[in-house]
Amino acid sequence: MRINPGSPENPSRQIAAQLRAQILGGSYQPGERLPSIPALTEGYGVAKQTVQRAIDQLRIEGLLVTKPGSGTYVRATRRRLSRLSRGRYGTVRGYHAALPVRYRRRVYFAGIEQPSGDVAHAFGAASGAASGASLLVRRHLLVDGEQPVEVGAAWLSPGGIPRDDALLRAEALDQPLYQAVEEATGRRYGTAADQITTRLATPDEAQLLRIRPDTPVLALLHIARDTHGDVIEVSTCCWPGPTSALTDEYQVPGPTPGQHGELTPPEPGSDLTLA
Amino acid sequence: MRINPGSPENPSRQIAAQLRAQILGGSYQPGERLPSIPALTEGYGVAKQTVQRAIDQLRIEGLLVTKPGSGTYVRATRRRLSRLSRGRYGTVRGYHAALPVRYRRRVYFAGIEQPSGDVAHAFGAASGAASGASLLVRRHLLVDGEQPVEVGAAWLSPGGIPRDDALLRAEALDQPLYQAVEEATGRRYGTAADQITTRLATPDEAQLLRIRPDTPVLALLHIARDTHGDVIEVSTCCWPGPTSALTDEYQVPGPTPGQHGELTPPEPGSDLTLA
DNA sequence: TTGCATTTGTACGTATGTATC
DNA sequence: GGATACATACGTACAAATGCA
Repeated sequence: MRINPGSPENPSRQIAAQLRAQILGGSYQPGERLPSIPALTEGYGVAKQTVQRAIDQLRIEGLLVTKPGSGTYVRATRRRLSRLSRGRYGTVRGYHAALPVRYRRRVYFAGIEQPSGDVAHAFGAASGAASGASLLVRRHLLVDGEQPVEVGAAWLSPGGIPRDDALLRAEALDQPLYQAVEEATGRRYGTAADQITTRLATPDEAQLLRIRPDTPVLALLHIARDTHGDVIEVSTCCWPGPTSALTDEYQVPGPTPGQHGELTPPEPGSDLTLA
Repeated sequence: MRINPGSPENPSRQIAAQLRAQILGGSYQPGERLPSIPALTEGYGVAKQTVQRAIDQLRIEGLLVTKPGSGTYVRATRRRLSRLSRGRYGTVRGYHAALPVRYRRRVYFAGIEQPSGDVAHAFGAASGAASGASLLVRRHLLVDGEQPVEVGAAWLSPGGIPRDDALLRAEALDQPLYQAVEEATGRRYGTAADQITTRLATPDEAQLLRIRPDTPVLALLHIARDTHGDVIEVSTCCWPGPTSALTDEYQVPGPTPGQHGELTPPEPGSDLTLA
């Protein structure tokens, strides 16, 4: 509980490092309350804002949860695993893994909207159509008990979908989305591409996920094309960054060349060749 | 260039939002210099630290680069795309996409080290061996011109690797890593699993990638097992978060069941079913 | 219910250090 | 060396949320 003024590290970083080590080392158990910021301030002999800065860092890292008026608490550090989009199509067509029962999926909106930014670009880039087109969007939330853990939206071209179709109702489907889309439109899914990145949560996402608006999220952009190469669906999905991880499991191709589902390389960029 | 004191948003967030909109809207071009912080401070009529807070936010988001003594500059917003691990094994065994010429891969270390945390757990969890075992590690850096864009490490069990093998030299291999490992050990790669998350850069990573230590990175943990199910390689890789994205492209399984490389579901967690 | 003390969150003004030009 | 610009810290002040008497 002491900072070293001669160190090249800032006092706030030194304090953050010490608290981090104590949390990860088990000195503070998950759910336990840390000393208050004024108490830490006195303990380290620094200004209050210096401690506050360290706390801010650890909160962004996901180690701490701060409750104004109450205190600063250690968060449960276990990471929540989600499967990559590839998994949603299953091993063979039609198979689809069931969710554990404690998860509830809520489709809280279904209707026509103007897509923004990435989604419009994903639709417009391939189809060449007017980028201002309105699309059918289905917004969903995945809840674990009380805690929202995933928020997403699926964007579809409304053309060819019957007016009374289940896709237009704000209810969970009784089958995977892509099967419902295939049934409604008669088009077939052919290929898909995922793009994963990290960014800060938008105000909407922060509110839905009940996280602070300046915390990072893992964001996925999923683009599915039909057998003619036309975009049939664009989906976005995001998770609280520091407490989530995406997983992908697969077989390494055998010596005999076989269909393995790889397509042409993406944009100019680096390859992941861990040599 | 005005803040609204009656708004529920903080002044610093209001300023960040305005600057963000101006940058994304094109009012400030990439590479262009923003007004200095004292100038913005006077323009908004707030304290200097309030503007500094907004600048900090935008820097973490990757929109700005700040150079002490020089100024605040708009960063090129284009995202760099990297392929997921799946791509490294190619469509069929032996095929491997070449890197664009402007990328240089530097293997800056190869030797025996004690793995830490995630890596040891990945090795130990499956093999059940002592978690304190030393491993062969190959550390690499991918450089685009002057800018490092990827830093990673491959961890291998040193047993069964000849003393004069290329894997022990700190040089880039002339073939994909997994092929070299198979040749050196006689073991065959069977399955692999990736895990993607976001976290803050470690001091080492920040220095290698030339980013600030408090910026988020995309981190990948790659676990490869041989045909007997034993862990044969664990690799880590990380990219500057806000300026990178990972891509994965694949075919949706056809109606006839065929080998597609999916394995059993991972841990308890949510499925990515964008219904 | 009311009132008060505690705690977090943010801002202000000032000061100092360091890097760049 | 001097001016400029970013980075951090200090001390103070106030608002909002919480919890308790």
